[in-house]
Amino acid sequence: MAGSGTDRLGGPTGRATLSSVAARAGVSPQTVSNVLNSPQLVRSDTAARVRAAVRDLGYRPHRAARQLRTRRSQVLALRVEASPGDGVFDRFLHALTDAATDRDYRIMLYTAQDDAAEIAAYSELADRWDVDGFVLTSTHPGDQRTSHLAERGIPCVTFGRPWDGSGHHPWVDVDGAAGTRAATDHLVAAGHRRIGFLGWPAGPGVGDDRQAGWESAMTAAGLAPDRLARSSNDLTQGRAAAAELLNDPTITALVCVSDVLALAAMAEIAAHGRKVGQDVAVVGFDDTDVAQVAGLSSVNQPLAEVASACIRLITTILDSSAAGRPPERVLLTPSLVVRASSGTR
Amino acid sequence: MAGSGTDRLGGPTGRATLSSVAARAGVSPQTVSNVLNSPQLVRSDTAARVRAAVRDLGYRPHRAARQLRTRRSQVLALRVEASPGDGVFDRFLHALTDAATDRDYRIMLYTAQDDAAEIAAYSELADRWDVDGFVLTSTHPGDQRTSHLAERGIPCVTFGRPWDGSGHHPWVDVDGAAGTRAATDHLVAAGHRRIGFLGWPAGPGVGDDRQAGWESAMTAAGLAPDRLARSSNDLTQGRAAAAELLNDPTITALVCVSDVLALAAMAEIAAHGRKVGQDVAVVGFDDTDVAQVAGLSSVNQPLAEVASACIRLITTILDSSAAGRPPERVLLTPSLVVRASSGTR
DNA sequence: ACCCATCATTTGAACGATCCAAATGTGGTT
DNA sequence: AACCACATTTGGATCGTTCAAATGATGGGT
Repeated sequence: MAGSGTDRLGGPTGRATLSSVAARAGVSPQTVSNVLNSPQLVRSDTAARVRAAVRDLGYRPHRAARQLRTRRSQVLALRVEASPGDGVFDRFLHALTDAATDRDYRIMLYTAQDDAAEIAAYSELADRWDVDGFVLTSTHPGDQRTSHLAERGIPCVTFGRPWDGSGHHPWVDVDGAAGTRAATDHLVAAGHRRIGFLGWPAGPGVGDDRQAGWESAMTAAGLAPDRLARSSNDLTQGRAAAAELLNDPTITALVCVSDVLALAAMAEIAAHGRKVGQDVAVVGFDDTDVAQVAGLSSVNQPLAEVASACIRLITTILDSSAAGRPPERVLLTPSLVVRASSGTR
Repeated sequence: MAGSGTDRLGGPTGRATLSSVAARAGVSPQTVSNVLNSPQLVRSDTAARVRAAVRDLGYRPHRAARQLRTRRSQVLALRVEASPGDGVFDRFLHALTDAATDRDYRIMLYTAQDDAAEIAAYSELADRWDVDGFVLTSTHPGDQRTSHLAERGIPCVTFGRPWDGSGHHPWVDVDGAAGTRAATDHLVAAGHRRIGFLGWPAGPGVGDDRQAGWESAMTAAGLAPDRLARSSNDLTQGRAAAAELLNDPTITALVCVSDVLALAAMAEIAAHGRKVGQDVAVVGFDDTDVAQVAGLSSVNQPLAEVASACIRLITTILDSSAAGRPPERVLLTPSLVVRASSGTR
């Protein structure tokens, strides 16, 4: 309909500006700006005329110019880690980019060797690149990153709770305990009574949280949460820890703190000449690609919801200057995906 | 030494600017700019004085202001895909961000449902966000994205060859044929004679390329590349295809086009009551986390080199206005990582 | 002493948008 | 008719940087 035919996107001088739109609509540049940013100030017929000109010329505000004046870049920074991670970063990244785009923000990436290097990078990113805020992942006990950002007055959200309770920033997290509780309940419902837990080394954080879910579900079912082994998150150690548990032949099911350890358990079960899913049920955590490929039941984190909550929280801080209110917190519940490794057949 | 004590990073008015540095050094703002951008124009003692002022004040150029003037953002855009992908995107992303940072560029993300949506997003990204260039991944036959970018005069590099030969843009790719050739050679050296190939549906692109490597290595070893099955990249279909090959009991080794299909093969081998690595050797492709966890030999892509080559190629185009020369092409050789699935024991 | 060439440095004007304050138009009230 | 309140519109000034052209300093050569 409108503007059929030639596309004036790239006029003689290049692209449309506020002034060129103003000239075409017969108003001042400021009025055009008002139409776009403060429509309530402009009479509706003028606004309509201006909007028509905007459409005709294919005008898009030039972000660098706006940024120079307003000191807002509409850019959020996110660190990409080198370590293998838990295998869900891809999905989180996609969801985060989508959610940011919905609110007219973009995600910009940076890397850092460790927390110290990351903290050192903050002022560079904020000063030079005018990053408006940070989305931090992988929070851990003793995490100093948020306090450094707070000192500099740079807003942030974390995906992950502040595990030492000190945090005074908005965060979004997934209730790991609820996830392992669901996994345990599922196994109990399937008739299992001796259910072991394959966890990470003890310490406050994600690992303990997930273990607590297993414990509470066992206790609630009148069972003793006493079969427990720990391992770092790799296959070799994981198999050794799983072997420990499997030495007890009465154990018929394992709840694992991660998919990697669940796979270790599956391998060890097979090595013991028993069948995964039939003789011993296994449930993992994170629902990674690996789990899908291996037919492993696993606890799935609602990453799209996490991402959109992260964006909602930080853009709320950025867009309204609502500095007074206490930081918002969001705790989401994961869901169990049942596959062959814990199939009832 | 220099600037010990108080850090003037955040002076009374905020941050240091070109003018504040100039005032401190007793020169004009333009001279400061020249010291930083065209040092040969400035007498060395003046330059030294200016550089000292820069250090003292902790001056960092304001990117938005520079961008407004130069029409350069120092930002490259990269699409994050929704689909599960091949499991190497994380690593590529990290390497790409690192490589970009080395040359003072940053990576900004966007998403798109499909190629058409991606093409539609280009002008928005280039106009509004002033993206300097694009890094495209997942090239495929009939890919129209590069030609659309070329029409708009936006530079790009692709990770992946133009599979229909039409491409007239710089690209970086990994020699898939060389990878499967290495895998096949390794199996031949281990004494295998009947080596099957588990591939993707036929068609120009990555799949055919990897298949060609197996064929050429077999032929070179005087063996017939005649045991071949195809499947889409998922576990269920993959197991069926693997079963086809395993019906021939003389086959003792499988080269697979991807880690997912290799895992399918491993599962099927186990289901046939045979032992992976002992009775039947398996090699995958991409060396994903899955492969590491499963003890699967796999072909590893040199993603750090790919990433830095991508950045080198596109920054060369952007920084020098060397538009005349033909687009550069880089083909890198992957390396085989041997694990238990093809162990000689 | 003069003039010109050469280099180093400074000045003035953009880039495109938004902020602030001031100027215009509109209507109602006295 | 003069006035005021209010809605709408406009004119600089400004953000920090770079580009183009103008100025100042220096040093021969004649």
